[in-house]
Amino acid sequence: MTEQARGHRHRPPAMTDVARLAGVSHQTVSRVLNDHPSVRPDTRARVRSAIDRLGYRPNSAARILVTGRSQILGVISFDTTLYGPASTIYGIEQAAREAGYFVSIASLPALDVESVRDAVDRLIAQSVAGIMVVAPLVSAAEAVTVLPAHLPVVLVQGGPDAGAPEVIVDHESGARQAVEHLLKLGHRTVWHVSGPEGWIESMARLAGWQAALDEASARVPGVLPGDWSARSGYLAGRRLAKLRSVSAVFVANDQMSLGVLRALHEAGRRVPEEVSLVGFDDIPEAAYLTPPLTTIRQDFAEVGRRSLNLMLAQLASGNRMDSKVIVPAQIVVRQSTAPAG
Amino acid sequence: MTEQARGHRHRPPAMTDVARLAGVSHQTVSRVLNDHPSVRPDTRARVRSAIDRLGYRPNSAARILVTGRSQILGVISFDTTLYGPASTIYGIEQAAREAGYFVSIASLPALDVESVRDAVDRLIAQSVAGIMVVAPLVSAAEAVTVLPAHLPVVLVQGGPDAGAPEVIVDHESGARQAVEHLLKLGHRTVWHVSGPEGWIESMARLAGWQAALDEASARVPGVLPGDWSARSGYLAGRRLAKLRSVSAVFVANDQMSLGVLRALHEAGRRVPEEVSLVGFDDIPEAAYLTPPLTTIRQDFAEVGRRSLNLMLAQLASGNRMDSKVIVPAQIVVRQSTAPAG
DNA sequence: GCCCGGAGTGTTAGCGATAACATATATGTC
DNA sequence: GACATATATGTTATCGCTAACACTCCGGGC
Repeated sequence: MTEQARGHRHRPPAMTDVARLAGVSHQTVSRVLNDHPSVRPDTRARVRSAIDRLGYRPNSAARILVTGRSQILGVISFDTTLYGPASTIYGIEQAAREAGYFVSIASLPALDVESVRDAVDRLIAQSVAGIMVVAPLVSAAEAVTVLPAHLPVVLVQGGPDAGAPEVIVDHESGARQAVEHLLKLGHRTVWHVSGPEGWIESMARLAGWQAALDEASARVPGVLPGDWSARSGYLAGRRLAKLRSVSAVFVANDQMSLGVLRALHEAGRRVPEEVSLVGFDDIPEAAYLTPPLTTIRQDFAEVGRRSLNLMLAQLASGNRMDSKVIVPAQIVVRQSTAPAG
Repeated sequence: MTEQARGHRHRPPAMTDVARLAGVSHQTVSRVLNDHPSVRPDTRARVRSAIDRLGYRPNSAARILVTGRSQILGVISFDTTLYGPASTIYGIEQAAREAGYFVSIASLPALDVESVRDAVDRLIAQSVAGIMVVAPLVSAAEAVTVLPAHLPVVLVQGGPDAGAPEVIVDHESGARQAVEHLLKLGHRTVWHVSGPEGWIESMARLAGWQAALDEASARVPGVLPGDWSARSGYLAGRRLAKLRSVSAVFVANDQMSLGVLRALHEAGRRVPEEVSLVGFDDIPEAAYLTPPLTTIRQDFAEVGRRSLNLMLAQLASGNRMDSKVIVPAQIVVRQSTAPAG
């Protein structure tokens, strides 16, 4: 049991306490902690043992004050209850822990520039070492313009030409795969239930869908707008069910697909016999829907890890680079798609 | 545009810079920032305007160093990709922002005491003002034993008699409601697909299920263990489908219910005509499953808000209280349950 | 007129770490 | 053996803030 745990002292042990016990100066303790080479092995051992005995933990506030840099990474996010952002942030957090960084979350109460500016300010006041923006919104790209130039940033699912390092999933390619898969099955065209306006993913998936239809010279039907929720998918599904010509639908995420499935089922339109359906994300539930959902898989955790690596690279190099990492999306064919009847 | 934004100086403005511009001492600036009463209104105004003009932001590291307390709350969590924890943390974060606190996340890489201890240590090194444990695991209750006695804690979904303030959902009552609903529909007994071992929610829901059956003198069938995932629900569902006597099932969460639904459908057992199903959580998708799922609603965001309030109360009072907030759970009847045929 | 107390402000001393410089003590070169 | 050169350690200043105390006014009670 450590001294601290015994509770003999009110003040937690500081570096000087360790130094006194080890019979060295506090600076030597500092050197041991920071792996400075010029410390004799036996001195190092003595300091280490004093640290253990006292249960000493460096005071990060003091370190931040003098160095000006913390081991904290700020994460700006919008809605962390959504599966995608939640998984990505989880990936970031895990990779950050391994790299010795903390993650401080700042979620946006609204989607305006003011909120972004406020979140950035709050994080800067915490002396974060860098900021990661996990708000896949067009407006979030503005965060970059609000940031001090020297502060490392990574845009996770950032927009096109955001002017900052970013990690993006190839939504457009994913959407194309969905459409091409459906066209190959003989469907004349593919309808689309989109994500909400302002989201980068919505736009990229929409663009991919449209491009794929154009290339195949297929008719481009009107878009049914959704908001990522199962409920909005259900509403879109009800409209689709009434249109007898609909034989294939590409839905911008799996939750909405679930709602579409429900609506089609209610209307007596069988999937995949009458209507084929492709979702996006491959959430863990997708394989267990009725019928199991053909969808576009993206690896959210990988996005998180890569984003963190990009951040670490910037922190190490000291300057903001302009790289762009693209994470692939891959179709997973299940039973919600079938040849056109 | 502020001085800082113009980038004239390398060092961001400090309190002394503000003081110089306002023609006062840095201490007066400090008084203004901390709303100390004895500052003349005109002095206060002068300081405020200097702060604005310089774009001054107090350095939190310096403040933490001298006060020993930060405006950071540590949140220990296990798997933040699960809907429940993600929503709860979101609720915490939003309430924390409104109260002027930051949230720093420390997720556990594993479920052992070592990980908990490490997470706690990491948060303490950050000088967090308090720790909230959003890891509804029996082992997480041990976090309390690892904590310094003076540090405020809130256990979110903590175990029974954890010896710390906690906010819990009344899982047991929720489970009883599920079982009673099914028994009232004429089912002779109710099967149960449980959550993973070690989770407090699993145990409480299991206990409620068993108690309700006991009270009704109904036979208590063997438990089918799951792990919260749709996949595990599917596997349990396959086993249930083979047992012709099964007419009612209470599943410990909605994701697993989805898997059970899939398995029953595959086996040709109709829900709710042949088998009634009740889930738990009321995730946003529950109402759009086929059939819409009868489930037990709990308000995760409310749990987060209440937890934060409990934390704030402790921070204000200065000592660890021993309150226990219970958030109700309420059955939502949809179409996955029907009278026993 | 004197003393007291409070309002308003300034001065000084830390908080606990790192950085920069200073000081020993070994190591090698000629 | 003298001197430059590493290696290993100590000393001092500093980061930006708050706490504690000191000081100056000013009005009221005697």
